[in-house]
Amino acid sequence: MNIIEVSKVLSNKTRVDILKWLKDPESNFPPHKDIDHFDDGVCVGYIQDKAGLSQSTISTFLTAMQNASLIIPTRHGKWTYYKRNEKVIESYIETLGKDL
Amino acid sequence: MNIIEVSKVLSNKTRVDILKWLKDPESNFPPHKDIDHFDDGVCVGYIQDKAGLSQSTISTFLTAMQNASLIIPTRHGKWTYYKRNEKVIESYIETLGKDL
DNA sequence: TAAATATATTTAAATATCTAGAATAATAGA
DNA sequence: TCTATTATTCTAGATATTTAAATATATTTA
Repeated sequence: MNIIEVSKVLSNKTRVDILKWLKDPESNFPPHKDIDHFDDGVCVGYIQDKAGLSQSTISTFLTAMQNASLIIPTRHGKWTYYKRNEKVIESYIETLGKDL
Repeated sequence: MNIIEVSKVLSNKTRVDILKWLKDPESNFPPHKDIDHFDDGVCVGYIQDKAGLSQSTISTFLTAMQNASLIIPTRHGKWTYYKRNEKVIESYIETLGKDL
């Protein structure tokens, strides 16, 4: 877990919003058509619609968040689902509490 | 306390270093010539020397950190001393723990 | 009062990052 | 094969970062 890299992710409102939305997918996204749960998170298209940014920007954001280990991708057929990596999120906050 | 603004400060290694250095000025800076304590923090010149960046960059950094309420300035004669704003730092970490 | 020092601010230039849009690639389903 | 979803690449314009140099301001010292 890299403090600078994670902080960079958190320095953009959309990226923070995405993390928050993924905390409660039931409230923030419509149900998926193929699955009746959000155990692996939310597909990219829904995140893109909700954020209102371009496909390439959202994909870049998600890749950056994944590189920072803040989210975990899972492939479901044609879709890539993203869910939060709670361990890393906790670890970031805990590390700040100790080191900062 | 603004999460995005604070995260932006923390997305740069030098700025994080400055916050860490200010946590223990005795270990990280030489004593000031006019005062024998660090109760109000450390003067800009010492921070600049330690960081090895230009005067205007350090001044800009400190202003951004002050705008984010992460540090508190105190004037002592010709010098401006900066110390950490522990309340805001704690508040940021606490807010992340709740909201993120 | 004048000169020197510490810091802040401004400006210009170089470099880096952000974001969109378009195009293409990769993967999977029909 | 054709289509849908996501990832990647490229270009381009907008914004941010960082430096250097210059100027401004406040304070101390001579």
